[in-house]
Amino acid sequence: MPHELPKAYDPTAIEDHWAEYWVKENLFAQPTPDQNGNLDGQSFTVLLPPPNVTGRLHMGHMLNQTEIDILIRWQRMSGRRALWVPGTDHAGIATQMMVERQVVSEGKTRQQLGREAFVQRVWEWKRHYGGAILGQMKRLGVSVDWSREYFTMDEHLSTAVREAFVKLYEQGLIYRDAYIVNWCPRCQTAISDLEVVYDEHKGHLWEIRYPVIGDDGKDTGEFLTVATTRPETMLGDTAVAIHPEDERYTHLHGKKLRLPLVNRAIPIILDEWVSREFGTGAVKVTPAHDPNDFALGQRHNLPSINVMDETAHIKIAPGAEGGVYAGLDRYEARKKIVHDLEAERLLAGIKDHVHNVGHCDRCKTVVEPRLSTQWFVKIQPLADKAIAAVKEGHIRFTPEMYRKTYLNWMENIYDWCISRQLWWGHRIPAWHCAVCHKITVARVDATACAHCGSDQITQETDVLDTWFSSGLLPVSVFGWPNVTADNRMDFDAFYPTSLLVTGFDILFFWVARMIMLGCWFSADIPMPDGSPRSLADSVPFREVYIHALVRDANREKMSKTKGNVIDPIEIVKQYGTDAVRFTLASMASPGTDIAFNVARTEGYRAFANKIWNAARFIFLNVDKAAEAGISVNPSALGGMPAVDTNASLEARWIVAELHATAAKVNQALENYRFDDAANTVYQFFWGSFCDWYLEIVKLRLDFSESADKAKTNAALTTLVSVFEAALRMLSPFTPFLTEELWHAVYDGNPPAKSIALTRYPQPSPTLQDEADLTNMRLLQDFVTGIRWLRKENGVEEKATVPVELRIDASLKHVSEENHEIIERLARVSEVRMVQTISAGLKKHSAPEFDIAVIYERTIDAAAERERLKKEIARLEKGLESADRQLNNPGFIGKAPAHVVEGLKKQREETQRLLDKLRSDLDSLPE
RNA sequence: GGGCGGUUAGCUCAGUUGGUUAGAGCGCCUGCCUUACAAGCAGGAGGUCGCAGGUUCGAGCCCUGCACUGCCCA
Repeated sequence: MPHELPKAYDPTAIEDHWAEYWVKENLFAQPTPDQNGNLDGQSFTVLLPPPNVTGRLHMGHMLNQTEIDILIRWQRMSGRRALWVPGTDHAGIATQMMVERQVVSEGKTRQQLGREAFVQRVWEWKRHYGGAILGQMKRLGVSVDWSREYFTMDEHLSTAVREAFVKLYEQGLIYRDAYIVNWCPRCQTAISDLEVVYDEHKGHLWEIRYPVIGDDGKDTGEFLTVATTRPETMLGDTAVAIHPEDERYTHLHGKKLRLPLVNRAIPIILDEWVSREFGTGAVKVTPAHDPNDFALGQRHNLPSINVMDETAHIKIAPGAEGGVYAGLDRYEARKKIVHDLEAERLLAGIKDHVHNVGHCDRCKTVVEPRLSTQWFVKIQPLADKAIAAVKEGHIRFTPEMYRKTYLNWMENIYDWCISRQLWWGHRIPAWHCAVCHKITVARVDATACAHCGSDQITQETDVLDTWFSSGLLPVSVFGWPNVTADNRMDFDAFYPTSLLVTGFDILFFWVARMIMLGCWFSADIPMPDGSPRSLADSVPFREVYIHALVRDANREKMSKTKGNVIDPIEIVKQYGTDAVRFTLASMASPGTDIAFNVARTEGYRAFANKIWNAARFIFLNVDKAAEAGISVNPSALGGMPAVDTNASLEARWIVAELHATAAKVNQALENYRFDDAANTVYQFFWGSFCDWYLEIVKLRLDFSESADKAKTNAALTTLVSVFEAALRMLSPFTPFLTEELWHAVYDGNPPAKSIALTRYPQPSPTLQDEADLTNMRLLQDFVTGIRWLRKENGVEEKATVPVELRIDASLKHVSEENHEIIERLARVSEVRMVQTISAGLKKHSAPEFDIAVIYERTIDAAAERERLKKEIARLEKGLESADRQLNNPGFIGKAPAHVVEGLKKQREETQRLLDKLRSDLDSLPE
């Protein structure tokens, strides 16, 4: 059956089909090994960093997924038990905000709906719109195991969350306490330190005079001036702090102040933390509204007065001192307070001041530090393990510098605030007793207080930080906490996972938490043979590869407001998935951001088209061969092509190149060098296979009656088998195109359901013959030399011309045996072997040969002189530097032998060529 | 304020433990519709490797300082 392919590659015509086929055929499922399953052979397991269930695919996802997909396809084809687990994250705040907006647009609030109804709404929303991103992933053709798809609020994963919480509580590692936390007044919840982003703001520094009062409580007429960026918090001041050695204020030690507007007496305290240089050297202390002040308050036993509610409005009883500000928003209060201070002549000055202001990562509202009761994880014991795991080398980071970043953070870690005042998420399994006021924490919903037995209990309203559940994923997706004697095959087969690929932005949010929680909880699970689990086998993954950011072509961060966001799906539709994947892979040098440029993608679309057309050419000849009764033996396909010693030079050469390329690509992927790997296959396919091999092989595809069928068959077999192997080598990078063409190679009868299930090319060093490579290089030199001479001499493209070749006797056979190749590739009518190139012909010279095109055209002596001079100068420079080194006893004595030998050989060749060019220059007519 | 990167061709980037005369893609210039491919083919131009010192027989690579620039943490 003849192959019919359109002239130009159209990705849209094939990609949807294969994307659906891979999902439908469940090709990448990695089922649980059965109880007596054989666990021989290595697993290669990766968890997809779960995108938010509300998410849409962006370039960062596509980079992440392309990298994982390349590795997992490569590992699968290399014989590993490859598993890639997909899923989505319930993303507490993000999802709640989304549905809240929807509810508001219907004229209601979530409070009006009530908690239960609202949560139901979110579930409905999730069912209808959630997981759109998974559909997009399917379109990208990622080779995940869809049968294992999870959602972080699935029943099983929720059980794991509850188990983790209860266990930590029982171990005394979860506590509840009043603490200063970052509070988002819009989301009305506490957020962790990591969820606060700082931004430089131009603000003011207000200087306020606090009256000093005497023992009688009356103003002494003296003032202490404090500086603050947030005057509204003064309502909650409980002290003013100065540095103990600040001589300006020594006389005020032990004195009290009258807090303006509120008229409360507050002490002056001494603390070395106070900076004498900042502001006036006196700082107001508001323990309930500033983390530093909170610490001061703890040290000095100060009371904390919370003056704001959840929405950052002033909360003071209207009758009380300062009650006039009650109900005002924090910024209105600031205005009024400044105004009132001014009226009382207590405002000493206003200075411009640039400072960092914290914003909610989600909604960008300015965060208000606030004293509130929250749940915390006492993190140090977990961090200790997580530090040891990395320090002892059980987890390796690539690029390595992230190891330092990680350790630095881990070694300075704070307790983790895990409670969120949200409705969407895992509700904290704790019950408060109305009778004894104690807390009951339980795996199963409590019905009575564990302490007094009362049934007057209510469940904690807070939910857990989203990262608490995603931090457990490496253990929970493989069955924890239900890993029992008869239910542990998944865990044994796939934990620890092999690799985590993710962005640096969630190094602390997610990677660090997984390491802490993974090491902590898996340690209790014995190894398959019953022995205790070491730290080395407790880690959630053995390797972490961290990639950078995808920016736009001008290196700007992509953002909606700038309007420079590239939608991967759009660009995929335009250029094809393979071209976009290849762009990302080829630019993914470890540690550098990717400036995504569609010019590159256009180039890789051209590459896809190149592959497509190479296939067309090959199929055309396979069909012609079939007509002539010649066909390729299928047993030649599927492995690594080999050739025997009497095969033609180009066949031996391309096979050697294929093996060398396979070696380089395997090596590059081993080291996460996606860029090297991609560039290497690109260079092989385009630069070697298409540019040289295909052009030469045209000579051998002679299907006429008179032709030597055995030779034609050998050429055709090499051609098809190298191409088929190249497709397999390319397939992790360009899965769609190679799947299509691979099926076409087998003409509808492939040996497997997918190219993804075949074997990745494995190099053999014995098939990389040095002589073949150098002989081919020589041949290529002839051809490019002649092409250059043709151009220089102004020979028309179509014309064929005779050439003169002078060559060292030892290499004569190369040109003689392969003269057809020279003739075909350089449009030469005849290669005349000569002792000396005829006078007056322009030459292309190399150390071991000279070549000239015979063409009736006088040399432009002046231009030729310039060219030769330039070339001579270049060679002289090289000779000089070589001599300098070779005459240096230090170099001869200390440099390794192969370097010295190499340099000597090169010096000799340079000298030879230089002599020739000098004599050519001398013999040029004036 | 503390820490970590980066600076190589017009642009985006490689350059493996220091070792022979620094590479790729895109862009640019010139010529070709050569029956796989004009999304192509062929030829060509283009770099004192941020600056200044130092170590070494030898530095794009190691050390010191400076300049510019990006990121993380406080």
